[in-house]
Amino acid sequence: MEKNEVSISVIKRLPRYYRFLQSLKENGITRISSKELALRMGLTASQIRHDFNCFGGFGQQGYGYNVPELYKKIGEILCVDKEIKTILIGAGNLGKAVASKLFGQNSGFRLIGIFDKNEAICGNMIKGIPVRHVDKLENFCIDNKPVTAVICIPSNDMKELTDLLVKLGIRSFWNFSNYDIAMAHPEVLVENVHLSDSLMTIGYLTNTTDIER
Amino acid sequence: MEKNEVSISVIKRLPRYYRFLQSLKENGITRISSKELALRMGLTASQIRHDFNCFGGFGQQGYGYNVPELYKKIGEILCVDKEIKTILIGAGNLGKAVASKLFGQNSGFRLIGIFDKNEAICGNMIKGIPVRHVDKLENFCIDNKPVTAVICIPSNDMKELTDLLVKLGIRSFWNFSNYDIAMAHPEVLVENVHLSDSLMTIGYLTNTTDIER
DNA sequence: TAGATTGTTAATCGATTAACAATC
DNA sequence: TAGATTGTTAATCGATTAACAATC
Repeated sequence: MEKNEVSISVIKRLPRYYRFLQSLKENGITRISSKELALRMGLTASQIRHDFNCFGGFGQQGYGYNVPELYKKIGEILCVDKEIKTILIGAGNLGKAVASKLFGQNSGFRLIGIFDKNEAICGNMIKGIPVRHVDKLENFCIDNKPVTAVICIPSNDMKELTDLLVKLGIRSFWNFSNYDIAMAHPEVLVENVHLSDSLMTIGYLTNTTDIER
Repeated sequence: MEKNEVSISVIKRLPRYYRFLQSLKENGITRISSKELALRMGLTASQIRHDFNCFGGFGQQGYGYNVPELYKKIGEILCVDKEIKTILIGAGNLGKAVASKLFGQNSGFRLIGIFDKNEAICGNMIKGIPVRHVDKLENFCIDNKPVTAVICIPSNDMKELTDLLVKLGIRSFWNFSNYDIAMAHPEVLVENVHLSDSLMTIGYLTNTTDIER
């Protein structure tokens, strides 16, 4: 059976489907139609069927979709039960907030090391993991072979750091800095979270949209 | 002169243009062509000209774009010099990290109040602003009339909170929770930052993409 | 002037939506 | 069986890219 190609826009919708199905499941709902799901999620039924169909048919004509089964399947597609070895660079407020996302069941990642250049906080424990000085990064990576790096530091030192991390075998980045890793290293995967861009967007919309108060 | 309509995808690119132009300006570059900018940003020259043209012509045939001027114009479009009165709900690690984004020159916002339900941290100062108990939220809003709320708490209490905030006149949200504010209140503006969705996306890509190590 | 580069329209591409036959 | 709803193809819509006349 020929499937629709999986585009990045479909992939970006999967986590939201996953969250929604989880809450349906928690509420004891065992069955849902694309029409009903569309209504609840603010999408079209057509898009939902189209999206799910990229990965093979999960539904049953005349019935709809089985919620726990669909939830499980999407979890498998997203590889939530994997534990990708991950390091965190930057143990400030943002780093600490982000670290907690890497725990919880089914995050898909396992945090194995935390690094910071601030001597004063080295040795501190975050979620049971000690903050190490960035000087230790190279040997740590050689020994432990992390796959993903989470970047929670300003852009200043990013060039040297990223070059090093890529050389040490890191192949994907969850990047909170404004440094353009993908441009410098097209061979690795990068998911950017540009908080300041997001803030500017809501600023623009707030200023330009007329909403009565 | 008839302009291209300003679509959300164009708006979402503006902050990145702004950042890029800022760094060009800081490096003393006063002039750039769409071709050169495209090369540096990984876009097409055509798209850049098309984007800028939505807001009127900023360039000059045969010359290109004046960097400081273009930077200034985009800043104006993004209203970075406005100071939208803003409150922050949730003073944990994420709240503290996000609060710092609201400062710095040209964020477009002015943080006027911070709220948390944890009594233990009420009274603490963050960037010179005291953390207040959420019980004080209603009176504070009546007195100070904030326009935007930044949401850095889990989704549990979000329904009551959002209903209250909308009732109190908040008309835009920078939302870090998974609660779907836009679905509950279609009349307000919402910019979502779904960190767990972003993490799942990079997880999926890392697991499914073959990159040699 | 000649060369360069924009502004702008037309063509292409891809994503979303509509439609409906298949089938539970 | 009849009704419901999927899977899947075709139509539509919108965004990106290409092309080129305008003009600095």
